Amino acid sequence: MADREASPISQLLNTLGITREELHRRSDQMRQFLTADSTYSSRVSDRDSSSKSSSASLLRSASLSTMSASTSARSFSRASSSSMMDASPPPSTPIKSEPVDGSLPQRHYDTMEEVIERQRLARKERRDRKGRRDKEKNFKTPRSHPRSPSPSASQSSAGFGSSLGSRDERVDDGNRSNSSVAGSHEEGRPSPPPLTPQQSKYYRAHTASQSYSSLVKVNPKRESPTPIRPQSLPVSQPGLHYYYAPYSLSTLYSSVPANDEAPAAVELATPTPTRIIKAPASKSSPLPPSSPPPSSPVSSPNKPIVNLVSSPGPIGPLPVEDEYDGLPYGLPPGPYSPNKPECSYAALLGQAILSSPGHRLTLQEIYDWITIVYPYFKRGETTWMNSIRHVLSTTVCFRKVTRDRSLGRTLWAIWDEDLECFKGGGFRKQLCNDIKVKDKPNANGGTKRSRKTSEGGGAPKNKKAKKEKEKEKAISPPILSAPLLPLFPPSRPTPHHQSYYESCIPKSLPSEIIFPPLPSSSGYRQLADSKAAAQASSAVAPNSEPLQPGRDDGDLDLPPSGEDKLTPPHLMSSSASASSVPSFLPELTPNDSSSSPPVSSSDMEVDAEANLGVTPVSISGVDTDEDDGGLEEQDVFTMQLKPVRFWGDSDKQEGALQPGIQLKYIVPNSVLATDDEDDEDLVKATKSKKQKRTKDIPASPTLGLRSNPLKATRAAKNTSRLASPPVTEGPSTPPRKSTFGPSFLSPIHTPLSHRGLHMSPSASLAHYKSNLDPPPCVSYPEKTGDNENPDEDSDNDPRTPSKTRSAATSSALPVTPRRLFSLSDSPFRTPVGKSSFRSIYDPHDPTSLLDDELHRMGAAGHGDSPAGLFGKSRASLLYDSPGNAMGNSPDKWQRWW
DNA sequence: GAATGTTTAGTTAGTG
DNA sequence: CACTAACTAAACATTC
Repeated sequence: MADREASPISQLLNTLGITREELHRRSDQMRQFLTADSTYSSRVSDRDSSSKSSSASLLRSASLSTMSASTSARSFSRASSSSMMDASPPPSTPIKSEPVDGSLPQRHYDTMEEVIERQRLARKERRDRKGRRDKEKNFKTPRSHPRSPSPSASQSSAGFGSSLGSRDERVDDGNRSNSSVAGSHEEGRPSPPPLTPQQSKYYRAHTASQSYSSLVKVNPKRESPTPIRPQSLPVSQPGLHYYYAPYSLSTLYSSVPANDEAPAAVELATPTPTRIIKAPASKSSPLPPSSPPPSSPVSSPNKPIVNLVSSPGPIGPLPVEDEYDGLPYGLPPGPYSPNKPECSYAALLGQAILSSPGHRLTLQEIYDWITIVYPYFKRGETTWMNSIRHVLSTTVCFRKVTRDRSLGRTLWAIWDEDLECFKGGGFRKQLCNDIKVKDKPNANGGTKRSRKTSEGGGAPKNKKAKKEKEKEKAISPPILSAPLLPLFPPSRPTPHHQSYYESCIPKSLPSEIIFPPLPSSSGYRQLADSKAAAQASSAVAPNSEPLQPGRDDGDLDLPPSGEDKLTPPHLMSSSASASSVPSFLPELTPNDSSSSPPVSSSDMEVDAEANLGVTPVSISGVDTDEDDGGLEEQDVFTMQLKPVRFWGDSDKQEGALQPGIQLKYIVPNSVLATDDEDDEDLVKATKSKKQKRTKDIPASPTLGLRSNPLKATRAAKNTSRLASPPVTEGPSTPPRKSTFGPSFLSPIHTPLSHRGLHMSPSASLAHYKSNLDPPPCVSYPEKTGDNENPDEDSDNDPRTPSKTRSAATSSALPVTPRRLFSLSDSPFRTPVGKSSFRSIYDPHDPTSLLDDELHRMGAAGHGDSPAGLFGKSRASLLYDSPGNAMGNSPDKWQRWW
């Protein structure tokens, strides 16, 4: 390549009679142009990768040669990066290179023109497609069952796919196609044909009908919530959109790791940037009736971004936030496919919950999220809603967090410990700590009903044991964990939002990994951690980079963080999400293993801009992961925060990455590996209140257990629906326990923490679910150790509100156990109210400290924020920030992601 | 009464 | 064929 680049470029330029400067200029123009027409761009990117590639290649080459990374370069950079990636990864679009070589001379101009034409075509196609889709939708009625796995998936793809045509298509395809290579995981289930009729059986008529109608509008009921997919765009956009989140996540993780396909790495990045907005705690869906939100995300400014080519220049504004204001969760970018997601309900729940900064949402919010992101599900439909509730109730990983009534209904949270279960946007029970535990003890074989099983199996005693263990762990956590763990739990409000990815970060990973990725949120945590981490890191990994300040910085960067402090969580969240790039970084987190492509987190650099959120952010990183199939090389990823793509596809899509934010990170191989640890404990007990159960706690929290391979496989399969079985990840365990980790704050916790003690109305069910565990420990500083019984604890606690029970529950605080910790933190820190939470924080909290710093930094200018970190890498990377639109979308998801 | 949550029962499908 | 996972349905209970 080098050869080409150097000479060819100059040749081309000469031929064209253009100077580099001009070239840049032109590229900028192009970009803008494209940006304007997002759809077009997206399409172009997808489809015409060739064209794009050609243009890009030119630019790229130019940029490379020049090294000038002017903004113009960005787009290119993306391309280039992709190209690079491509090289490694098979799948990546072949196209790129070709164009360049082939038609060099002529094309130059052509490219622009072509692009334009393409745009036109794209638009037309879009329109056409739209029309088709609508029609199709009508026809399609029943969706395949989610479960029915494959079929549905395919369906989506198929349905649209066909129409869409573009390779992007759904993630599924994406996976396959993209990673076509990869397909390994999913391949198993190729995407089947789109809808399976049979399934209809399960689905009620209404479902079908609704689906159709969905486009139109949602349901009567209140929910404004779902605005329905925002855009029809989706349609137009070929593949990309469609599966955003789920796929993306899954894809990313799963595919990546498994496959070597380098692309995966890229994908990771993509995780969606969700924007998080924070909503108040309100129960009801925050969504405005108008529900711009949905659309906005996608459609709005950014969407276009999607691709490519153009990068985004300056997209600037983040309109989004406004639109979404109030949303307590982040939404993945991109158009939302109306097709039924392949993911299981549990996966959807995980995506939804993890999209929130605090990793917790009310049922209502969950519904909203789902309806927005997966227009397939309409409000008012009983089936899926019932199923959702069912899953929430029966799945151990979904912890019920009771809170003051005044605050609203209970929150459903995912603890950090369980993040692994949701890696990749999918859901794997096996990874659930509780389940793991169970398995060991009872050997129940993780069953579905975790809860039940748990109940049955677990003995209450375990709780104590667990707690103790937890304590112990906290005390002597492995180094590994330390860094990763988020120290501070984000309260709900917290913006960080590190996606669960962050949380997922392998403990083992040295700080490096940790770093930047965790954006803001992480930042906090990390800060806290950082200290510890530093130690750890030093100890642990020499890896690539020692904890450099830089990294840390990165963490710190978290622009948002500053915000956090200042702003109320919600605000923060939104802003944060949006603005803070970092937040999304987390997603990147690689998990361990291979799979998690996300890896990323590690050395990522984030553009200052990105951090700011304002401008497009690009983050670039290089991944060295093993994941990729052992790519020893470093892979460069770009992540877009916002852009549409989902998570998944990215691979090929460079385009996908494109824009928004590109992240590059490098992850040392070494880093990736992690072990698990699971431990965790917690247990939840289910409670059935009255009846049966006592809650059981899994006996041994011990770590090791993780899923059995067998199970894993199965799980993978099962989960597959999601698409990707994240499998590999095993290693990455979430931080949970990290030593420090214990940070209390895991997002999860937060809520509870906020609440502090009070909360729980009924101790029973909710209580257990939510509390089960550790929380108690955490909650009380002193007690932390003790509380075996939450209830008791509560009683003991003076603090506890009057209600004994409730108190107990409160004690139970959902917080993840790990947090415990310590020392530092006062349990209290958690904010009470969403809004207020901050106030509550302890001064001592690292979080606070971080915030302050962030603030300062922010004030100064994001620019650098973390910058330091990135600066270096970036340069090396060549990336420019894309400016893409999304710039901000900080969120990311977390995720999802 | 509606929204939530919890449970139980039954179906389908994949896997060993 | 047995298991298990994922879903669907529905009955019940609780809360607002």
